[in-house]
Amino acid sequence: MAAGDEHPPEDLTGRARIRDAALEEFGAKGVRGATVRGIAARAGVSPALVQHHFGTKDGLRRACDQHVLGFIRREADAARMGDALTEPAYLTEVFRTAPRVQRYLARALVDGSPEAATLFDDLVTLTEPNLADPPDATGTPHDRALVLTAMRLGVIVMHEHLSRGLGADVFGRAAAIRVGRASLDLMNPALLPAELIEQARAAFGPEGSA
Amino acid sequence: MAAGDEHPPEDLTGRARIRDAALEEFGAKGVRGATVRGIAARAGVSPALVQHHFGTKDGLRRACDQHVLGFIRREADAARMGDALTEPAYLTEVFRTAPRVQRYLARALVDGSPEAATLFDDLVTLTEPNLADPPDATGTPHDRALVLTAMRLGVIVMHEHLSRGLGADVFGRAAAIRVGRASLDLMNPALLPAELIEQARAAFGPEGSA
DNA sequence: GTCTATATAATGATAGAC
DNA sequence: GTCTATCATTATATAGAC
Repeated sequence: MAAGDEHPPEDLTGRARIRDAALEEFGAKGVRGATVRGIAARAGVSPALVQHHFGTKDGLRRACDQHVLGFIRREADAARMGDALTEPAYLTEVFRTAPRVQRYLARALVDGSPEAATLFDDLVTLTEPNLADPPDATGTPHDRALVLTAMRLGVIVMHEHLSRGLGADVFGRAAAIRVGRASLDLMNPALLPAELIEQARAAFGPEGSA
Repeated sequence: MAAGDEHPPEDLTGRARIRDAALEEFGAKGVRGATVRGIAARAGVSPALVQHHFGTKDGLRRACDQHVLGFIRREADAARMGDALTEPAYLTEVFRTAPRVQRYLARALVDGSPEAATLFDDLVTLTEPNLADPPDATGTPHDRALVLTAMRLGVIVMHEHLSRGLGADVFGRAAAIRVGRASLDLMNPALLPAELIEQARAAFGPEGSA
């Protein structure tokens, strides 16, 4: 299954439209700030239909959490296999669907959803074995993985301010590359094998390019 | 003026108690999630008194924004005079400040308050001239300052997850030092003069200490 | 400055028809 | 599955006494 496949065929129903609308409203206004009425309006349905499908507002939030968690897990798997990059529609699909998921994730990480906490902890666990110890380290490997995860997710959580400073949406392709380059410049090269750094450098294109 | 001086003498009135309670409620639940009733209860006053002093809930939020902005500006000035407003060392300085203000700031940065946006932009401007260009840079100095600011503030915004991973409150002294060390390990040493790095290393105490 | 009591609006949730 | 209409609760905000 491709990474950008946010919409399994059986999921194109009204229920999915409501969930996508909830993703956007929760992401934009937070769980408490978003209203069932606002979500229903965005999905083009009645408020009662939202309750019919998800029971309560909290049930809808849980469904969003599950969906985002699953999406990001599929994403991570695809990135590992690497074969998804060969699919021509992959990039456009990812860029079309990913912002909604990332904006929701950014809010969920601050709003205190349990699924977001799980995701954070999983990312830390995934990060630690991939970090080399810098020669003159002052902290522990685990603390490094922890702080690095917070920093990387911080870039997503602060997307609004980052986009304002960049003059472009950080979830767009051009701005994402600029953020990638800046991150590469900021990170201690001793943390990664030189070949991986060269690989990243290549992925961001030649210096000075758009 | 000392960094922890959150309460100027003339400010110990009932109005200030309400504002501090609002700082905590807004910080814990977000602007929409917090209620005037909850804030009043925390301050030990009636909900009507909150309205009497601040007019509306949004007026109370603006007062909180102003207070936090002023507090952090005083903080930054004190840090500059004490020559501590240099890169990784500034991180510790930030962690020493009042947790109440930082928790509020963490929320405000995501909730979209205009004052928080101003603060973010100011920090970027303050950061850029203090960063050296790494020898093989792939991005621009401004983008580096932007992303570094997002990462540093990301550590504050994600305090909940960081504290869970550290097993200690990230706003406490011990955890703050661990975060400082990890940040020092993660950052590209080419960004700072070697003497500043040594200075930061000294500030975090000998390796392996608590 | 501070309270009690209340008006008004918004919100989450339900009932029942189609 | 989807709607309209409505209920019950909670929230902000106001009025007026002390």
